[in-house]
Amino acid sequence: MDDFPSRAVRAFKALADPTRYKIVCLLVEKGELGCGDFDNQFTLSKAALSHHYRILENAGLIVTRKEGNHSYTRINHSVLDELVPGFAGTHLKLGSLEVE
Amino acid sequence: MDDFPSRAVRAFKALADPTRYKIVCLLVEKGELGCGDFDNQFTLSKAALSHHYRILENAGLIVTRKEGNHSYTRINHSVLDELVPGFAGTHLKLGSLEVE
DNA sequence: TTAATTGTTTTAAAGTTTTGGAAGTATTAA
DNA sequence: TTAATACTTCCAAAACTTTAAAACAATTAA
Repeated sequence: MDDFPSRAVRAFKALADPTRYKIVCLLVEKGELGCGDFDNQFTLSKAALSHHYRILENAGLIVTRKEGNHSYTRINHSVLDELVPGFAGTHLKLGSLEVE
Repeated sequence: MDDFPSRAVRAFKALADPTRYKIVCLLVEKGELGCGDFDNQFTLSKAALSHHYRILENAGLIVTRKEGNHSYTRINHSVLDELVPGFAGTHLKLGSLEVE
C-alpha cells in the first residue's frame, strides 16, 4: 500500500477541482446520492463526471455501491477524516452549503 | 475578495503537489526557513522552487519576508488552519517528519 | 567598481488534466 | 427480443502545470 504523503497528496489533488470539491461537499451534506441526483447540479457531460468520481474513488474519499441500474455514492469518512480532518465541519459551514 | 469555495480549492491545489506538500510540512515542522535552507532538500532548479513558493503564497498558505539578500518563508497559520484545519497535527504526525 | 550570491521572471518544451463525443456494458421496461 | 436508461471506457482536443535555461534585478563581498 501507498505511504501517507502520497495518499495525502492524492487526496488534495482530488479536492483541487471545483467540480470534485462540490461533489464532496454535497455528499458530506446529504449523505448517499445516486449519480443522477447530482448530475443535474453540473453542466458537465456524464463522461466528465464519471472521470471525476473515479478520481475521488482512487483517492479513497468516496465509495460507490451499485444497485441494479443505479450507482450510489457516499463519503468514505474514515479516509476523509484521516487525511483532511477538518473538512466536514469547516467546508460545510464556510462553503454555505448547509441544510435546515 | 474571493469566496470561500474558490479559496479552499486554491489551497487544495497548492497542497496537491509533492514538492509543495513537503515545503509546507517542513515549514510547519521547523518554523521560518530561508529559501536556501530547504532548496537543498529538493533536486529542483531555483526557478521551479520560486514558482512553487508563489503558488503557496497566492493560496495564502505562506508568507515571505525579505532581509537583504535572503527570503524567509513561514506558514500563514490563520489561513492554513481556516482552510485545512487538521493539517499541522495530522500531516506532521502521519507524514513522519516530526522532530525530537 | 567588479564579481559573487540570492532570488525572480520569461520563455519554451514536456507532461498532465479536463472535457465531450462516440462506442460499450449492464440492467430494466415494453 | 427490442428499446430505453444508467453509467463507463476510449479517444482526441484544448487548457493547464511543471520544469529548466537564460536573462534579469538587487544585495553583499572583494
